[in-house]
Amino acid sequence: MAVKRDTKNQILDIAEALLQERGFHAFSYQHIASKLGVKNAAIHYHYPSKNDLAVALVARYRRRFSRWSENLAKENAAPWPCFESYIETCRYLIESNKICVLGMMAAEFNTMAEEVQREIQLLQDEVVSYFSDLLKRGQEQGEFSFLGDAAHKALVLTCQLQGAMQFAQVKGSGVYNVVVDQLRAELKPQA
Amino acid sequence: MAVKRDTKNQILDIAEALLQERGFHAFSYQHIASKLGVKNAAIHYHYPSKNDLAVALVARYRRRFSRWSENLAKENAAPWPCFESYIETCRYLIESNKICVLGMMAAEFNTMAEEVQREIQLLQDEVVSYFSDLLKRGQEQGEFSFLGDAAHKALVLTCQLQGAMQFAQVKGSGVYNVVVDQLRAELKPQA
DNA sequence: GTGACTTTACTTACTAAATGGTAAGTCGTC
DNA sequence: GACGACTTACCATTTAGTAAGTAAAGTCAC
Repeated sequence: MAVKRDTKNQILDIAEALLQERGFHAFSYQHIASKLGVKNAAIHYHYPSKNDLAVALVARYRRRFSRWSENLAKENAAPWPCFESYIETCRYLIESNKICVLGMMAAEFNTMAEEVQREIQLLQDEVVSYFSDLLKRGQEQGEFSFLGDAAHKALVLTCQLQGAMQFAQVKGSGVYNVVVDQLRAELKPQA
Repeated sequence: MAVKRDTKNQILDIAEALLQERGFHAFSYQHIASKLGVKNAAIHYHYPSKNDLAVALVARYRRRFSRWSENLAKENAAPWPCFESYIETCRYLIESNKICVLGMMAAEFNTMAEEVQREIQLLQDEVVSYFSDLLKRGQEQGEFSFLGDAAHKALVLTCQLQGAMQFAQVKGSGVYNVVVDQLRAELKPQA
């Protein structure tokens, strides 16, 4: 029974990995099909056009991020562990030669259909507002210290991490460690 | 006489614009050819393979950045104007629906040939070390204030700006203004 | 300077492979 | 026997890339 609906998700798994490693225009239905051990047309059966694939991919990524951040909220996790949790998730991506879906889609934004663009915008909003909430909470609890508005700082933070993941592809994961160390130092109170 | 050697450069101009707007795998020789009003094979005459094009493109971009930063150094420009000059250059890119060559190539890094990857690495080194020098100089003159090593802060700054350009594509140039304002505030002494 | 050549900057006319996509058929399960 | 999940067998288009030809400009012996 798990085998049935799974193909549709497995396609997204493979497509997501390919997107994060290579970018949307650098993989094809053939790549997915051969990795899944299935024929080209099977992919089209589940996602008629590559556009449909893109929409589903970003939408699922967005839902996953939603659930992830909601779980952290329910656990009432402290600000620093929340921060470190995100950092670790990104580190895992880097070590698999991947970057964030958001970062890749932002770079390729102009080439995506409107429907996909809207999904990307929603994803960006969610990631930034996750950090916005986290920063606000951390500031109130005296755990974080930063200049200006939490929403603005959240945007900067998101840009920074996206950039760090991309630069880590270019020069290795050491880049990521440097950036994250600097981030931590700057967020710590009494600096 | 300017017409002669110019085609080779015009190809790079068009390819660079397409790269910055769409990414390396989302434009073809046909796109360049039709924009230049020339046939497909003419592009192959100057750049036999797309790989050659990529190498030449990044190398030229790198040379241009070198000259740009050397000129600023010769003028002995003050730290803040140097900083603002870079900010303005990026703003111009955003307004033409483009992102930095470095940011795009970083996102697509895994799909590029080794030769191109080396050029991208060199470009990244140059950009980061430009900021590293600038930050150091600014700090010594009491114009900038930041935590930790200038080289580390430079890396962070570069990530931030690359990310900001990409996010500006997604949600408009307002994003860029917010990020840049925050960056300015954080760099100002006596915060 | 003229004729003979080479070189440069292309065009025309291809090719093989890959791309996204479709229509019709198969096959096991409810 | 209807439906879901495919496969087989296509298709038009686009892709990077090549080979051969051409027109104009440059080079150079004489």
